[in-house]
Order: sequence, then C-alpha cells, then structure tokens
Amino acid sequence: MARPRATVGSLNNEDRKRSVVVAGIGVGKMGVASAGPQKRQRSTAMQRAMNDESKAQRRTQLLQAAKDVFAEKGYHTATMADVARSAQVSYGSVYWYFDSKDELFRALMSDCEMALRDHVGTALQTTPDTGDPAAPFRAAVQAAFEFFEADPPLVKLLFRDAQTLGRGIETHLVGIYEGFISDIERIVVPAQAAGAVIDAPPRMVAFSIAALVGQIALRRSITDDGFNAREVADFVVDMLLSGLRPRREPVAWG
Amino acid sequence: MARPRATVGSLNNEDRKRSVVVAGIGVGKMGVASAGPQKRQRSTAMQRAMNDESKAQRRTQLLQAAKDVFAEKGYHTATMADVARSAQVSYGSVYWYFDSKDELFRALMSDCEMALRDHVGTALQTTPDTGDPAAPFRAAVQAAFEFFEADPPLVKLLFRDAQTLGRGIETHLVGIYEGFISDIERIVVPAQAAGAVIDAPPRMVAFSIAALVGQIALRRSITDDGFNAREVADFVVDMLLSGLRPRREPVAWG
DNA sequence: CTATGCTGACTGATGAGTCAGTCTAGAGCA
DNA sequence: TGCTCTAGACTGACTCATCAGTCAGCATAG
Repeated sequence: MARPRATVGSLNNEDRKRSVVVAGIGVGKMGVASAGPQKRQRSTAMQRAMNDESKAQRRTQLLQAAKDVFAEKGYHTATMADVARSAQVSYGSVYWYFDSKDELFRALMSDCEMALRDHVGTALQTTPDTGDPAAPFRAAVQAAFEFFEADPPLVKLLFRDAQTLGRGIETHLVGIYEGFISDIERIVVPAQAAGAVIDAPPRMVAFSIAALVGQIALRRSITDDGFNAREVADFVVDMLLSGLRPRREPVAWG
Repeated sequence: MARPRATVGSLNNEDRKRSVVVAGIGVGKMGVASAGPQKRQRSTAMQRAMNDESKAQRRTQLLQAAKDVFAEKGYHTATMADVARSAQVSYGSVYWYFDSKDELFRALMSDCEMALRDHVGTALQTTPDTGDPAAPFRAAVQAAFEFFEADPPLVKLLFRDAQTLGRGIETHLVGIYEGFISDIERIVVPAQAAGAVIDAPPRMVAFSIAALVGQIALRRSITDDGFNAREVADFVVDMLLSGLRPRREPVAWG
C-alpha cells in the first residue's frame, strides 16, 4: 500500500480544462465565467495514518465499510462514493489504499474467505478426538453457522456476490466456494476411507455440503427462521448424515 | 405489448439540439458545422411483426437473446445494445416490446420460472403412482436436472442472477426460489404425513432441497462433472433421503 | 394511404478513476 | 524545547466513458 499513484494513460496536465465550480449549495455567481480556480476547502481534517499500524487500521476500516456497502447494495449498485461515505473518508482516499473498485472487492472477498476458513479450522483443531468420525464434521458445520450468524454482510458477500464478478468467464468456477470446498473435501475423504461416508465422488459430496450450508446461511442472513446457529447446524448435519428418512431417535423441532 | 410509447418527462421537441453526425467510419467533413440533419439510413429492412402471432414470436426472440446475454454477462454488465445485437434487432425495437431493462429481465425470469415449474409439474403428473412415497420426489428432481441440462443459460439466470435484482431490498426474499420452494413443500408435507420424511419444518426441508438442486445445477452449467442428469439426480435424491451414511445397496459411482 | 412496427442518433445521468493542491506528523536541527 | 521542512496522507472537483432510455423520422403491410 501507500504506493505512488501510477500515472497511467493520463492526459497532459496542460490539456485539462478547468471549469469554475463554486462551493456551497446552489449559491455562487454561476454567470461569472473563467474566474481563477477557487481555494480548495477541506472540510474536516482526517487523522492521518503515518505508521504501518495505523495504515493497516485505515485499510481495515475501508474494508469494513466496503463489506457493509457491498452487502447492502451488491457489487454493481454500490459506488466507491458509498464506500468512502460509509468509511467517513474522502473519495480520493479510497484510491490511496486500493487501486480500483475491482481490487477493493477482491481484497474484501479474500479477507472474508480467510476469516471463515480460519474460524472453521480453529474449531476443527480444538474439537476433542472422540471415536466418532462425524464429530469433526458436526463441529465444522456448527462453527460455520456460528460465524455466519455473527456477520450477515459477510454471508451475502460470500454466497451472493462472489459469483457476480465473473473475471469475464467462469475461470474461478463458482466464485469463492472452491477453497471452502477443498477444506470440506479434506474431511470427507478420510471419512469415506473409514467407511463412515458413502463412496460418492468426494468433491461432489463436499460441494453439496458447501452449497447447502452456504444457501441456508444466505437465507438466514435475510430472513429470521427463529432458530439459532446450533439448531440449524444440527438439522443440516443430521440431514446430510442420515437423510430425510425418519430415524429411531428423532431430532426435536419446534 | 405494442403500446404507444409514453412520453414521460420528455423535453419539448423544439428544445432538442441536433448535432451533425456523418455516417460512415471516420470519414465525413467534420469541419462543416450546422449542416442540415442528414438522411436517416436504414441498414436492412427487418420483417415487421404485424399480427399477434408474429409479435409474440418477436417477443420470444428478444427473450431468448436476453437470456443468452444476461446469462453470459450477468444483469448489470449486459447492455440493452447487447440484447438488441444478439436478437438481430435494432436498439429501439427492444423498447417497443419492453419498457425497460428491468421489465425485460423480470419477464425473462418469470418465463424461465414458469417453464421450469411446468416441466416439473408435468413430470410429476405423468409419474405412475407406485406405493413408494419417494417416487414423486425422485421424478421431480430428475425432471429438474434434465430441464437444467438442456438449458444452461436458464440455470445461470435462475440461480445466479435472480438474487442480484434486489428490488432495492430483499422484499422478494431469495429471488425466484420461493415459488419453486412452495412446489417442493407440497411434496414434502404429505410425505411427512405418511411418515416417510422426518418431522423437520417443511419449508426448511423444501428450501434445502431447492438450494441443493439449484446450486448443483449451477455448478454443472459451468463445469463438466462427467455425469448425466439422471445420475446426478439419483445422487441428490439418495443423499437427501438416506444421507451420506453407507447403506446396504450402495449406489454405483465412477 | 396510413397506422404502426421499426430504426439508430441523441440526451442526460451516473460513476470510476485522476490529479493538482492542501495539510500535517514527525524527522532533523539548533 | 521549539522551529522548520518535507514526504506523503488526504481531499474533492473534474474528466471521460458508458449506457438506459427517447424520439423524430422511415418504411411497409394491409
């Protein structure tokens, strides 16, 4: 960050015509043409990020604002001005930290994805190893739903907007899923080896789980189903493991 | 259709300034200012739709083009000019049949949704009533995947773009899903009553099924998993009914 | 003839990205 | 401690490209 702004494809400064704009709302002698350029008015001086730490902090502040804005409006409808406003930073400042809207969005997605994978990974590692091969699976799904419940904008970004930025074509397949799916696949494969999971193609199984968890989380980020994260996770895990056919010990609902 | 164009908020015709534009690429005496308005040049005369039948046909032609364009580029990136070009129709003609980009998209979504529900509904009705309560379910999922396989752009529209047009906020919840979900719910409820399906909230069960089918179809519309629609449908149905736990009679994979 | 399907150049609005200019944190110095 | 100086963080008015939507005019089926 804090790179010198590249002057790519810019016009000669001499070529730029400067038109007169008078500050203020609806006032000013608009009739007076070609007056000298007016004094710039700075509104409120923003505390400047000078060291690496505060720069990282400002970057985070921008990412947080971007998350809210993108989640609310969607990538295309949200504007950089919205992000700047939400972050309480000037328009130009956003471009000090991110080269483009596209880069900002990618950085945001990347952050969100890492945060999710970190959270689930940690939950997985802190789960005690009972003999049950389903235990890590249940722990992972629970961790995911808890994480999603705490951060609805993140869910919208990850499962609604991820696919909108199609890098032209679907090179990256179905958006940000892939890393997440790979994580799940790493749980599925040993479970299959242990005979605890049917012998279907592991990536298809993993994708199905990711899709189900993602879509349900997305729905929950929009509507209130009246259940908490743990209950939903239990439903999903039970359904995935045992299917919709009735069992001996029914799960309680309602 | 074929409504007289509403003159909403238009300028007085007298007010419009007409600048000189000379047809052709890069030629023309640009120096000659304020020449009279040039003759309009029509490129190729398009067969005109005069009766209701051919008008409906033209409308369908536009919807088909719109489907391809929206599926390829996504709602926001696709332009009305793209649609016109793809339909081999002039820019203005699109607005003869649809009032706005938004209306075009909605009409398209509505068409796609109806087509899907029709297809699945028909499959459901033509399925012989064996005693198996799972049979209609299997038939419906199979029909859906077959339908999706035959029309990848439709899948992208339905499961990728449906959510992007947020009517401002999520009034219509998770896009076009809802009708589809209700159809599924109508299969789930009697199955629950018959004791064939666990006693979870029927809408949550229905949503889970819809999400799974939709997301897998979306993935299949982008990547080739090497399976055909029937195989995928079997996998989904088996997983949904019996879960991922190994069974007596394993399904064949690979 | 003429109603109306059709055409495409034009307009206005919007928004990403630029950049000349402003200002301050903190280094260097006395 | 107080002062100057400057790199570089920050600002927002501006430019330019893009695109949805308009409309005056063209042309043909009936």
